[in-house]
Amino acid sequence: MPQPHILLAVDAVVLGYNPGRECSVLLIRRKYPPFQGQWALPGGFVEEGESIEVAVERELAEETGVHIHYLEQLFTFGNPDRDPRRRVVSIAYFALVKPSAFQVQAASDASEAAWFSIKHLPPLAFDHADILDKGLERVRNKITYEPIGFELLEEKFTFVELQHLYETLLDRKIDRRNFQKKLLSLGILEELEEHRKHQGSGRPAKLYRFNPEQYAREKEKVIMYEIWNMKDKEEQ
Amino acid sequence: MPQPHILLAVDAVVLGYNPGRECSVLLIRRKYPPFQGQWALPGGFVEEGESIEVAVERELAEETGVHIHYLEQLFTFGNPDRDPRRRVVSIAYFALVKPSAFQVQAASDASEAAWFSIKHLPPLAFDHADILDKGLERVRNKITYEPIGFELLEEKFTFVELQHLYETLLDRKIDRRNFQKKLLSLGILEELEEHRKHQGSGRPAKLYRFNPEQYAREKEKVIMYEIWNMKDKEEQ
DNA sequence: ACAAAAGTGTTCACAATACACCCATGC
DNA sequence: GCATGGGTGTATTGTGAACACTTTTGT
Repeated sequence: MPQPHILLAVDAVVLGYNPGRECSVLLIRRKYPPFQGQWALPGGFVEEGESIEVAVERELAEETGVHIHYLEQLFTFGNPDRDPRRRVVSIAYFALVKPSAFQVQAASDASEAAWFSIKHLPPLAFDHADILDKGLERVRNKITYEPIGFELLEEKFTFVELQHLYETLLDRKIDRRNFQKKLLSLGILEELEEHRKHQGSGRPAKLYRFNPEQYAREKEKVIMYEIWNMKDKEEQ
Repeated sequence: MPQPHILLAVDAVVLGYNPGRECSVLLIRRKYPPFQGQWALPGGFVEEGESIEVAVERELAEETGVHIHYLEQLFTFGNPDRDPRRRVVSIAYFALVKPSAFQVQAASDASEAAWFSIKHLPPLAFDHADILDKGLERVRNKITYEPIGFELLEEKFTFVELQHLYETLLDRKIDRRNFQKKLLSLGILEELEEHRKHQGSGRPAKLYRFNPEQYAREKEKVIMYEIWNMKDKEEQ
Protein backbone atom coordinates (compact mmCIF):
# COMPACT_ATOMS: atom_id res chain seq x y z
CA MET A 1 0.00 0.00 0.00
CA PRO A 2 1.98 2.94 -1.32
CA GLN A 3 1.33 6.49 -0.53
CA PRO A 4 2.37 9.26 -2.77
CA HIS A 5 2.09 12.75 -1.43
CA ILE A 6 -0.91 14.14 -3.09
CA LEU A 7 -2.31 17.36 -1.71
CA LEU A 8 -6.03 17.73 -1.38
CA ALA A 9 -7.63 21.07 -2.03
CA VAL A 10 -11.11 22.50 -2.46
CA ASP A 11 -12.23 25.26 -4.81
CA ALA A 12 -15.59 26.91 -5.08
CA VAL A 13 -17.55 28.49 -7.88
CA VAL A 14 -19.57 31.03 -5.94
CA LEU A 15 -22.48 32.44 -7.87
CA GLY A 16 -24.41 35.55 -6.98
CA TYR A 17 -27.19 37.44 -8.68
CA ASN A 18 -27.68 41.14 -8.67
CA PRO A 19 -31.44 41.56 -9.08
CA GLY A 20 -32.26 43.10 -12.40
CA ARG A 21 -28.63 43.06 -13.43
CA GLU A 22 -26.47 40.01 -13.97
CA CYS A 23 -24.96 36.87 -12.52
CA SER A 24 -21.54 37.15 -11.01
CA VAL A 25 -18.85 34.88 -9.77
CA LEU A 26 -16.69 35.53 -6.75
CA LEU A 27 -12.97 35.52 -7.46
CA ILE A 28 -9.90 36.27 -5.41
CA ARG A 29 -6.62 37.75 -6.49
CA ARG A 30 -3.73 35.48 -5.63
CA LYS A 31 -1.24 36.85 -3.15
CA TYR A 32 1.51 34.32 -3.69
CA PRO A 33 3.04 32.43 -6.59
CA PRO A 34 2.25 30.56 -8.68
CA PHE A 35 -0.06 32.81 -10.66
CA GLN A 36 0.65 35.63 -8.21
CA GLY A 37 -1.61 38.59 -8.88
CA GLN A 38 -3.97 36.56 -11.10
CA TRP A 39 -7.59 35.91 -10.36
CA ALA A 40 -8.62 32.50 -9.11
CA LEU A 41 -11.51 30.70 -7.50
CA PRO A 42 -11.59 30.89 -3.73
CA GLY A 43 -10.32 27.71 -2.15
CA GLY A 44 -7.50 26.08 -0.25
CA PHE A 45 -6.24 22.93 1.32
CA VAL A 46 -8.31 20.50 3.33
CA GLU A 47 -7.10 20.21 6.88
CA GLU A 48 -6.49 17.09 8.88
CA GLY A 49 -9.71 15.63 10.21
CA GLU A 50 -11.78 18.28 8.51
CA SER A 51 -14.68 17.22 6.32
CA ILE A 52 -14.63 18.50 2.78
CA GLU A 53 -17.74 20.65 3.05
CA VAL A 54 -16.36 22.26 6.18
CA ALA A 55 -13.13 22.98 4.37
CA VAL A 56 -15.00 24.79 1.62
CA GLU A 57 -17.02 26.83 4.09
CA ARG A 58 -13.94 27.70 6.08
CA GLU A 59 -11.97 28.80 3.05
CA LEU A 60 -14.86 30.88 1.79
CA ALA A 61 -15.22 32.55 5.14
CA GLU A 62 -11.51 33.22 5.42
CA GLU A 63 -11.01 34.46 1.91
CA THR A 64 -14.20 36.26 1.12
CA GLY A 65 -16.44 36.53 4.16
CA VAL A 66 -19.58 35.80 2.16
CA HIS A 67 -22.45 33.87 3.62
CA ILE A 68 -23.28 30.77 1.59
CA HIS A 69 -26.88 29.67 1.09
CA TYR A 70 -26.38 26.57 -1.00
CA LEU A 71 -23.43 24.28 -1.50
CA GLU A 72 -23.09 21.29 -3.76
CA GLN A 73 -20.17 19.18 -4.85
CA LEU A 74 -19.31 19.71 -8.48
CA PHE A 75 -16.43 17.64 -9.73
CA THR A 76 -12.96 16.59 -8.73
CA PHE A 77 -10.09 17.82 -10.83
CA GLY A 78 -7.00 15.68 -10.62
CA ASN A 79 -4.79 16.19 -13.64
CA PRO A 80 -1.25 15.46 -12.44
CA ASP A 81 0.03 18.74 -13.85
CA ARG A 82 -2.80 21.11 -12.98
CA ASP A 83 -0.57 22.72 -10.38
CA PRO A 84 2.97 23.53 -11.56
CA ARG A 85 4.45 23.02 -8.09
CA ARG A 86 3.27 19.55 -7.26
CA ARG A 87 0.37 17.18 -7.39
CA VAL A 88 -2.78 18.82 -6.07
CA VAL A 89 -6.18 17.26 -6.48
CA SER A 90 -9.01 19.70 -6.07
CA ILE A 91 -12.58 18.92 -5.15
CA ALA A 92 -14.67 21.64 -6.70
CA TYR A 93 -17.97 22.89 -5.28
CA PHE A 94 -20.50 25.35 -6.41
CA ALA A 95 -22.17 27.72 -4.03
CA LEU A 96 -25.05 30.17 -4.28
CA VAL A 97 -25.38 33.33 -2.26
CA LYS A 98 -28.29 35.69 -1.76
CA PRO A 99 -28.04 39.31 -2.90
CA SER A 100 -27.97 40.54 0.69
CA ALA A 101 -24.78 38.54 1.26
CA PHE A 102 -23.25 40.11 -1.75
CA GLN A 103 -20.78 42.34 0.00
CA VAL A 104 -17.31 40.93 0.23
CA GLN A 105 -14.77 41.27 2.96
CA ALA A 106 -11.35 40.31 1.73
CA ALA A 107 -9.37 38.56 4.41
CA SER A 108 -6.29 36.51 5.28
CA ASP A 109 -4.99 34.37 2.41
CA ALA A 110 -6.28 36.36 -0.46
CA SER A 111 -5.31 39.91 -1.00
CA GLU A 112 -8.54 40.79 -2.70
CA ALA A 113 -11.92 39.35 -3.48
CA ALA A 114 -14.35 40.67 -6.07
CA TRP A 115 -17.42 39.80 -8.10
CA PHE A 116 -17.12 39.40 -11.86
CA SER A 117 -20.01 39.21 -14.27
CA ILE A 118 -20.04 35.78 -15.87
CA LYS A 119 -20.08 37.61 -19.18
CA HIS A 120 -16.76 39.34 -18.55
CA LEU A 121 -14.33 37.07 -16.80
CA PRO A 122 -10.62 37.71 -16.40
CA PRO A 123 -8.05 34.98 -17.15
CA LEU A 124 -7.94 32.55 -14.28
CA ALA A 125 -5.12 30.71 -12.52
CA PHE A 126 -4.58 26.94 -12.80
CA ASP A 127 -7.46 25.10 -14.48
CA HIS A 128 -9.96 27.34 -12.76
CA ALA A 129 -11.56 28.38 -16.03
CA ASP A 130 -12.52 24.73 -16.61
CA ILE A 131 -13.91 24.47 -13.11
CA LEU A 132 -15.92 27.63 -13.58
CA ASP A 133 -17.34 26.39 -16.87
CA LYS A 134 -18.40 23.17 -15.27
CA GLY A 135 -20.00 25.07 -12.43
CA LEU A 136 -22.01 27.32 -14.69
CA GLU A 137 -23.10 24.40 -16.81
CA ARG A 138 -24.32 22.61 -13.71
CA VAL A 139 -26.26 25.58 -12.39
CA ARG A 140 -27.92 26.16 -15.74
CA ASN A 141 -28.96 22.56 -15.90
CA LYS A 142 -30.03 22.25 -12.35
CA ILE A 143 -32.14 25.35 -12.27
CA THR A 144 -34.45 23.79 -14.84
CA TYR A 145 -35.44 20.85 -12.69
CA GLU A 146 -34.79 21.85 -9.10
CA PRO A 147 -35.72 25.01 -7.27
CA ILE A 148 -32.23 26.22 -6.52
CA GLY A 149 -32.91 29.59 -8.12
CA PHE A 150 -34.50 30.83 -4.94
CA GLU A 151 -31.13 30.61 -3.23
CA LEU A 152 -30.04 33.48 -5.44
CA LEU A 153 -32.92 35.75 -4.45
CA GLU A 154 -34.00 37.34 -1.22
CA GLU A 155 -36.59 35.52 0.77
CA LYS A 156 -39.35 37.62 -0.72
CA PHE A 157 -39.28 38.29 -4.41
CA THR A 158 -41.52 39.29 -7.30
CA PHE A 159 -42.22 37.24 -10.38
CA VAL A 160 -40.33 39.67 -12.51
CA GLU A 161 -37.22 39.15 -10.42
CA LEU A 162 -37.52 35.39 -10.59
CA GLN A 163 -38.10 35.45 -14.29
CA HIS A 164 -35.22 37.78 -14.90
CA LEU A 165 -32.94 35.47 -12.96
CA TYR A 166 -33.96 32.57 -15.18
CA GLU A 167 -33.54 34.64 -18.29
CA THR A 168 -30.10 35.76 -17.23
CA LEU A 169 -28.91 32.31 -16.29
CA LEU A 170 -30.36 30.54 -19.29
CA ASP A 171 -29.59 33.44 -21.60
CA ARG A 172 -32.96 33.51 -23.34
CA LYS A 173 -36.27 35.31 -23.19
CA ILE A 174 -39.16 33.63 -21.44
CA ASP A 175 -42.82 34.44 -21.89
CA ARG A 176 -43.97 36.24 -18.77
CA ARG A 177 -47.44 34.70 -18.57
CA ASN A 178 -46.40 31.15 -19.30
CA PHE A 179 -43.57 31.39 -16.81
CA GLN A 180 -45.90 32.52 -14.09
CA LYS A 181 -48.47 29.87 -14.90
CA LYS A 182 -45.88 27.12 -14.84
CA LEU A 183 -44.19 28.16 -11.63
CA LEU A 184 -47.49 28.57 -9.84
CA SER A 185 -48.65 25.16 -11.04
CA LEU A 186 -45.72 23.60 -9.24
CA GLY A 187 -47.31 24.64 -5.98
CA ILE A 188 -44.08 25.54 -4.26
CA LEU A 189 -44.60 29.28 -4.08
CA GLU A 190 -46.39 31.07 -1.32
CA GLU A 191 -48.24 34.21 -2.31
CA LEU A 192 -47.81 36.99 0.22
CA GLU A 193 -50.13 39.84 0.98
CA GLU A 194 -47.40 42.38 0.50
CA HIS A 195 -46.58 44.23 -2.66
CA ARG A 196 -43.40 45.84 -3.76
CA LYS A 197 -43.77 49.39 -4.98
CA HIS A 198 -41.95 50.12 -8.14
CA GLN A 199 -39.91 53.26 -8.34
CA GLY A 200 -41.42 55.30 -11.09
CA SER A 201 -44.78 54.35 -12.49
CA GLY A 202 -46.35 50.94 -12.76
CA ARG A 203 -48.48 48.64 -10.76
CA PRO A 204 -46.82 47.29 -7.62
CA ALA A 205 -45.88 43.62 -7.82
CA LYS A 206 -46.99 40.89 -5.46
CA LEU A 207 -44.31 39.31 -3.35
CA TYR A 208 -43.82 35.57 -3.23
CA ARG A 209 -41.83 33.26 -1.05
CA PHE A 210 -40.42 29.82 -1.82
CA ASN A 211 -41.93 27.23 0.48
CA PRO A 212 -39.45 24.42 1.11
CA GLU A 213 -41.95 22.28 3.02
CA GLN A 214 -44.40 22.45 0.18
CA TYR A 215 -41.61 21.58 -2.20
CA ALA A 216 -40.67 18.55 -0.14
CA ARG A 217 -44.28 17.37 -0.26
CA GLU A 218 -44.62 17.99 -3.97
CA LYS A 219 -41.36 16.25 -4.62
CA GLU A 220 -42.69 13.07 -3.10
CA LYS A 221 -45.65 13.10 -5.42
CA VAL A 222 -44.14 13.99 -8.70
CA ILE A 223 -40.76 12.52 -9.30
CA MET A 224 -39.17 15.41 -11.04
CA TYR A 225 -39.99 18.75 -12.52
CA GLU A 226 -38.92 20.27 -15.69
CA ILE A 227 -39.14 23.86 -14.83
CA TRP A 228 -38.63 25.23 -18.24
CA ASN A 229 -38.13 24.72 -21.93
CA MET A 230 -39.71 27.91 -22.99
CA LYS A 231 -39.01 29.62 -26.23
CA ASP A 232 -38.33 33.29 -26.89
CA LYS A 233 -40.51 36.01 -28.15
CA GLU A 234 -43.03 38.32 -26.65
CA GLU A 235 -45.53 40.21 -28.70
CA GLN A 236 -43.81 43.34 -30.02
CA MET B 1 0.66 25.87 3.48
CA PRO B 2 0.02 22.85 5.65
CA GLN B 3 -0.18 19.38 4.44
CA PRO B 4 -1.96 16.68 6.29
CA HIS B 5 -1.49 13.19 5.07
CA ILE B 6 -4.64 12.39 3.29
CA LEU B 7 -4.66 9.33 1.11
CA LEU B 8 -6.35 9.50 -2.25
CA ALA B 9 -8.21 6.49 -3.55
CA VAL B 10 -10.59 5.66 -6.38
CA ASP B 11 -13.55 3.30 -6.32
CA ALA B 12 -15.77 2.20 -9.16
CA VAL B 13 -19.38 1.17 -9.45
CA VAL B 14 -19.17 -1.19 -12.41
CA LEU B 15 -22.50 -1.98 -13.96
CA GLY B 16 -23.21 -4.83 -16.33
CA TYR B 17 -26.36 -6.13 -17.95
CA ASN B 18 -27.16 -9.70 -18.71
CA PRO B 19 -29.53 -9.48 -21.69
CA GLY B 20 -32.97 -10.63 -20.73
CA ARG B 21 -31.96 -11.06 -17.15
CA GLU B 22 -30.84 -8.36 -14.76
CA CYS B 23 -28.37 -5.61 -13.98
CA SER B 24 -25.37 -6.52 -11.93
CA VAL B 25 -22.59 -4.78 -10.10
CA LEU B 26 -19.03 -6.00 -9.94
CA LEU B 27 -17.71 -6.49 -6.42
CA ILE B 28 -14.52 -7.87 -4.96
CA ARG B 29 -13.97 -9.73 -1.75
CA ARG B 30 -11.40 -7.99 0.44
CA LYS B 31 -8.24 -9.94 1.09
CA TYR B 32 -6.90 -7.81 3.91
CA PRO B 33 -8.28 -5.94 6.92
CA PRO B 34 -10.17 -3.81 7.52
CA PHE B 35 -13.36 -5.50 6.41
CA GLN B 36 -11.36 -8.58 5.48
CA GLY B 37 -13.52 -11.09 3.67
CA GLN B 38 -16.30 -8.57 3.04
CA TRP B 39 -17.44 -7.46 -0.36
CA ALA B 40 -16.41 -4.03 -1.60
CA LEU B 41 -16.27 -1.95 -4.76
CA PRO B 42 -13.16 -2.44 -6.83
CA GLY B 43 -10.70 0.38 -6.32
CA GLY B 44 -7.41 1.40 -4.82
CA PHE B 45 -4.95 4.17 -4.31
CA VAL B 46 -3.98 6.72 -6.90
CA GLU B 47 -0.30 6.52 -7.74
CA GLU B 48 2.17 9.34 -8.02
CA GLY B 49 1.87 11.16 -11.32
CA GLU B 50 -1.04 9.01 -12.40
CA SER B 51 -4.23 10.67 -13.61
CA ILE B 52 -7.39 9.70 -11.79
CA GLU B 53 -9.07 8.02 -14.74
CA VAL B 54 -5.96 5.97 -15.38
CA ALA B 55 -5.93 4.92 -11.75
CA VAL B 56 -9.49 3.65 -12.03
CA GLU B 57 -8.75 1.75 -15.20
CA ARG B 58 -5.61 0.24 -13.74
CA GLU B 59 -7.33 -0.89 -10.57
CA LEU B 60 -10.19 -2.40 -12.51
CA ALA B 61 -7.80 -4.26 -14.75
CA GLU B 62 -5.75 -5.50 -11.81
CA GLU B 63 -8.64 -6.52 -9.64
CA THR B 64 -11.22 -7.75 -12.08
CA GLY B 65 -9.85 -7.91 -15.60
CA VAL B 66 -13.05 -6.57 -17.13
CA HIS B 67 -13.02 -4.34 -20.17
CA ILE B 68 -14.68 -0.99 -19.54
CA HIS B 69 -16.80 0.69 -22.20
CA TYR B 70 -17.83 3.82 -20.41
CA LEU B 71 -16.39 5.67 -17.45
CA GLU B 72 -17.68 8.75 -15.70
CA GLN B 73 -16.78 10.47 -12.49
CA LEU B 74 -19.48 10.13 -9.89
CA PHE B 75 -18.74 11.84 -6.61
CA THR B 76 -15.95 12.28 -4.12
CA PHE B 77 -16.44 10.80 -0.69
CA GLY B 78 -14.36 12.43 1.98
CA ASN B 79 -15.84 11.85 5.42
CA PRO B 80 -12.89 11.93 7.82
CA ASP B 81 -13.91 8.62 9.36
CA ARG B 82 -14.98 6.65 6.33
CA ASP B 83 -11.88 4.49 6.70
CA PRO B 84 -11.17 3.27 10.23
CA ARG B 85 -7.41 3.26 9.70
CA ARG B 86 -6.80 6.80 8.56
CA ARG B 87 -8.06 9.58 6.37
CA VAL B 88 -8.80 8.32 2.88
CA VAL B 89 -10.66 10.42 0.35
CA SER B 90 -12.14 8.40 -2.45
CA ILE B 91 -13.08 9.63 -5.88
CA ALA B 92 -15.88 7.38 -7.07
CA TYR B 93 -16.55 6.55 -10.71
CA PHE B 94 -19.17 4.59 -12.46
CA ALA B 95 -18.39 2.31 -15.34
CA LEU B 96 -20.45 0.36 -17.85
CA VAL B 97 -19.39 -2.88 -19.48
CA LYS B 98 -20.85 -4.80 -22.40
CA PRO B 99 -22.22 -8.31 -21.90
CA SER B 100 -19.34 -9.83 -23.85
CA ALA B 101 -16.91 -8.41 -21.31
CA PHE B 102 -18.88 -9.94 -18.53
CA GLN B 103 -16.45 -12.64 -17.56
CA VAL B 104 -14.27 -11.78 -14.64
CA GLN B 105 -10.72 -12.73 -13.94
CA ALA B 106 -9.85 -12.22 -10.32
CA ALA B 107 -6.30 -11.02 -9.91
CA SER B 108 -3.68 -9.52 -7.60
CA ASP B 109 -5.11 -7.37 -4.78
CA ALA B 110 -8.49 -8.94 -4.53
CA SER B 111 -8.96 -12.55 -3.74
CA GLU B 112 -12.19 -12.76 -5.64
CA ALA B 113 -14.38 -10.75 -7.96
CA ALA B 114 -18.02 -11.47 -8.77
CA TRP B 115 -21.17 -9.99 -10.21
CA PHE B 116 -24.13 -9.33 -7.94
CA SER B 117 -27.63 -8.53 -9.07
CA ILE B 118 -28.48 -5.01 -7.95
CA LYS B 119 -31.57 -6.56 -6.40
CA HIS B 120 -29.58 -8.79 -4.07
CA LEU B 121 -26.52 -7.08 -2.76
CA PRO B 122 -24.36 -8.26 0.11
CA PRO B 123 -23.27 -5.92 2.90
CA LEU B 124 -20.43 -3.76 1.69
CA ALA B 125 -17.22 -2.52 3.31
CA PHE B 126 -16.61 1.13 4.24
CA ASP B 127 -19.24 3.52 2.85
CA HIS B 128 -19.42 1.55 -0.36
CA ALA B 129 -23.15 1.04 -0.07
CA ASP B 130 -23.58 4.81 -0.27
CA ILE B 131 -21.31 5.00 -3.26
CA LEU B 132 -23.20 2.23 -4.98
CA ASP B 133 -26.53 3.93 -4.33
CA LYS B 134 -25.26 7.13 -5.79
CA GLY B 135 -23.95 5.26 -8.81
CA LEU B 136 -27.24 3.54 -9.50
CA GLU B 137 -29.15 6.75 -9.04
CA ARG B 138 -26.90 8.46 -11.56
CA VAL B 139 -27.23 5.71 -14.14
CA ARG B 140 -31.00 5.67 -13.81
CA ASN B 141 -31.14 9.39 -14.28
CA LYS B 142 -28.64 9.58 -17.05
CA ILE B 143 -30.13 6.84 -19.13
CA THR B 144 -33.25 8.95 -19.56
CA TYR B 145 -31.50 11.82 -21.27
CA GLU B 146 -28.30 10.45 -22.73
CA PRO B 147 -27.72 7.34 -24.77
CA ILE B 148 -25.47 5.54 -22.36
CA GLY B 149 -27.67 2.46 -22.37
CA PHE B 150 -26.00 1.23 -25.52
CA GLU B 151 -22.78 0.77 -23.58
CA LEU B 152 -24.51 -2.04 -21.73
CA LEU B 153 -25.53 -3.91 -24.88
CA GLU B 154 -23.61 -5.57 -27.66
CA GLU B 155 -23.02 -3.51 -30.77
CA LYS B 156 -26.04 -5.02 -32.48
CA PHE B 157 -29.23 -5.40 -30.52
CA THR B 158 -32.96 -5.78 -30.91
CA PHE B 159 -35.60 -3.40 -29.69
CA VAL B 160 -36.79 -5.92 -27.16
CA GLU B 161 -33.33 -6.08 -25.63
CA LEU B 162 -33.04 -2.32 -25.46
CA GLN B 163 -36.47 -2.00 -23.94
CA HIS B 164 -35.84 -4.70 -21.40
CA LEU B 165 -32.66 -2.95 -20.33
CA TYR B 166 -34.60 0.24 -19.73
CA GLU B 167 -37.32 -1.62 -17.88
CA THR B 168 -34.80 -3.34 -15.68
CA LEU B 169 -32.86 -0.22 -14.87
CA LEU B 170 -35.87 1.98 -14.31
CA ASP B 171 -37.84 -0.81 -12.69
CA ARG B 172 -41.08 -0.21 -14.55
CA LYS B 173 -42.92 -1.47 -17.59
CA ILE B 174 -42.71 0.56 -20.77
CA ASP B 175 -45.15 0.41 -23.65
CA ARG B 176 -43.41 -1.40 -26.49
CA ARG B 177 -44.85 0.69 -29.31
CA ASN B 178 -44.34 4.05 -27.71
CA PHE B 179 -40.81 3.12 -26.75
CA GLN B 180 -39.93 2.17 -30.28
CA LYS B 181 -41.56 5.27 -31.73
CA LYS B 182 -39.68 7.53 -29.34
CA LEU B 183 -36.27 5.97 -29.79
CA LEU B 184 -36.60 5.95 -33.56
CA SER B 185 -37.65 9.59 -33.54
CA LEU B 186 -34.36 10.50 -31.94
CA GLY B 187 -32.62 9.47 -35.13
CA ILE B 188 -29.64 7.92 -33.43
CA LEU B 189 -30.33 4.30 -34.31
CA GLU B 190 -29.23 2.61 -37.46
CA GLU B 191 -31.52 -0.10 -38.77
CA LEU B 192 -29.58 -3.10 -40.03
CA GLU B 193 -30.58 -5.59 -42.67
CA GLU B 194 -29.97 -8.49 -40.35
CA HIS B 195 -32.50 -10.15 -38.14
CA ARG B 196 -32.03 -12.17 -35.03
CA LYS B 197 -33.86 -15.48 -35.02
CA HIS B 198 -35.68 -16.23 -31.89
CA GLN B 199 -35.36 -19.66 -30.40
CA GLY B 200 -38.76 -21.22 -30.44
CA SER B 201 -41.53 -19.61 -32.43
CA GLY B 202 -41.99 -15.96 -33.20
CA ARG B 203 -41.03 -13.50 -35.84
CA PRO B 204 -37.30 -12.69 -35.97
CA ALA B 205 -36.39 -9.22 -34.72
CA LYS B 206 -34.54 -6.58 -36.66
CA LEU B 207 -31.12 -5.65 -35.39
CA TYR B 208 -30.17 -2.07 -34.70
CA ARG B 209 -26.97 -0.29 -33.98
CA PHE B 210 -26.33 2.92 -32.08
CA ASN B 211 -24.79 5.51 -34.34
CA PRO B 212 -22.55 7.85 -32.35
CA GLU B 213 -21.90 10.19 -35.28
CA GLN B 214 -25.61 10.66 -35.83
CA TYR B 215 -26.00 11.25 -32.12
CA ALA B 216 -23.32 13.92 -32.17
CA ARG B 217 -25.14 15.65 -35.02
CA GLU B 218 -28.54 15.40 -33.38
CA LYS B 219 -27.10 16.66 -30.14
CA GLU B 220 -26.05 19.87 -31.80
CA LYS B 221 -29.54 20.50 -33.06
CA VAL B 222 -31.65 19.66 -30.10
CA ILE B 223 -30.15 20.63 -26.83
CA MET B 224 -31.22 17.70 -24.81
CA TYR B 225 -33.38 14.66 -24.99
CA GLU B 226 -35.72 13.25 -22.51
CA ILE B 227 -35.72 9.67 -23.48
CA TRP B 228 -38.51 8.55 -21.32
CA ASN B 229 -41.19 9.28 -18.79
CA MET B 230 -43.42 6.46 -19.80
CA LYS B 231 -46.00 4.96 -17.57
CA ASP B 232 -46.76 1.30 -16.98
CA LYS B 233 -49.36 -0.96 -18.35
CA GLU B 234 -49.80 -2.93 -21.49
CA GLU B 235 -53.13 -4.24 -22.62
CA GLN B 236 -53.77 -7.47 -20.74
C1' DA C 1 -53.99 -23.51 -38.01
C1' DC C 2 -52.34 -21.94 -34.01
C1' DA C 3 -49.20 -19.94 -30.71
C1' DA C 4 -45.58 -16.73 -30.03
C1' DA C 5 -43.09 -12.75 -30.84
C1' DA C 6 -42.34 -8.47 -33.74
C1' DG C 7 -43.97 -4.55 -36.55
C1' DT C 8 -47.03 -0.66 -37.13
C1' DG C 9 -50.94 3.27 -36.71
C1' DT C 10 -54.73 5.91 -34.45
C1' DT C 11 -56.96 8.32 -30.81
C1' DC C 12 -56.99 10.99 -26.61
C1' DA C 13 -55.44 14.01 -23.02
C1' DC C 14 -52.67 17.31 -21.36
C1' DA C 15 -49.05 20.54 -21.23
C1' DA C 16 -46.26 23.87 -23.78
C1' DT C 17 -46.76 27.76 -26.76
C1' DA C 18 -48.46 31.91 -28.70
C1' DC C 19 -50.94 35.67 -28.05
C1' DA C 20 -54.18 40.22 -26.05
C1' DC C 21 -56.62 42.59 -22.88
C1' DC C 22 -57.39 44.64 -18.31
C1' DC C 23 -55.65 46.70 -13.81
C1' DA C 24 -52.94 49.65 -10.60
C1' DT C 25 -49.77 53.12 -9.99
C1' DG C 26 -46.84 57.73 -10.90
C1' DC C 27 -46.63 61.86 -13.23
C1' DG D 1 -55.12 60.70 -19.24
C1' DC D 2 -51.34 58.41 -20.49
C1' DA D 3 -47.26 55.88 -19.88
C1' DT D 4 -45.39 52.09 -17.35
C1' DG D 5 -45.34 47.80 -15.51
C1' DG D 6 -48.20 43.84 -13.37
C1' DG D 7 -51.97 40.43 -13.48
C1' DT D 8 -54.89 37.15 -15.93
C1' DG D 9 -57.35 34.11 -19.78
C1' DT D 10 -57.81 31.47 -24.15
C1' DA D 11 -57.03 29.18 -28.56
C1' DT D 12 -53.66 26.23 -30.81
C1' DT D 13 -50.36 22.82 -31.27
C1' DG D 14 -47.27 19.24 -30.24
C1' DT D 15 -46.05 15.25 -27.52
C1' DG D 16 -46.78 11.55 -24.29
C1' DA D 17 -50.01 7.84 -23.19
C1' DA D 18 -53.27 4.42 -24.16
C1' DC D 19 -54.58 1.08 -27.03
C1' DA D 20 -55.42 -3.20 -31.27
C1' DC D 21 -54.55 -5.25 -35.30
C1' DT D 22 -51.38 -7.36 -38.73
C1' DT D 23 -47.08 -9.99 -40.05
C1' DT D 24 -43.66 -13.50 -39.66
C1' DT D 25 -41.90 -17.40 -37.84
C1' DG D 26 -41.94 -22.50 -35.46
C1' DT D 27 -44.56 -26.51 -34.47
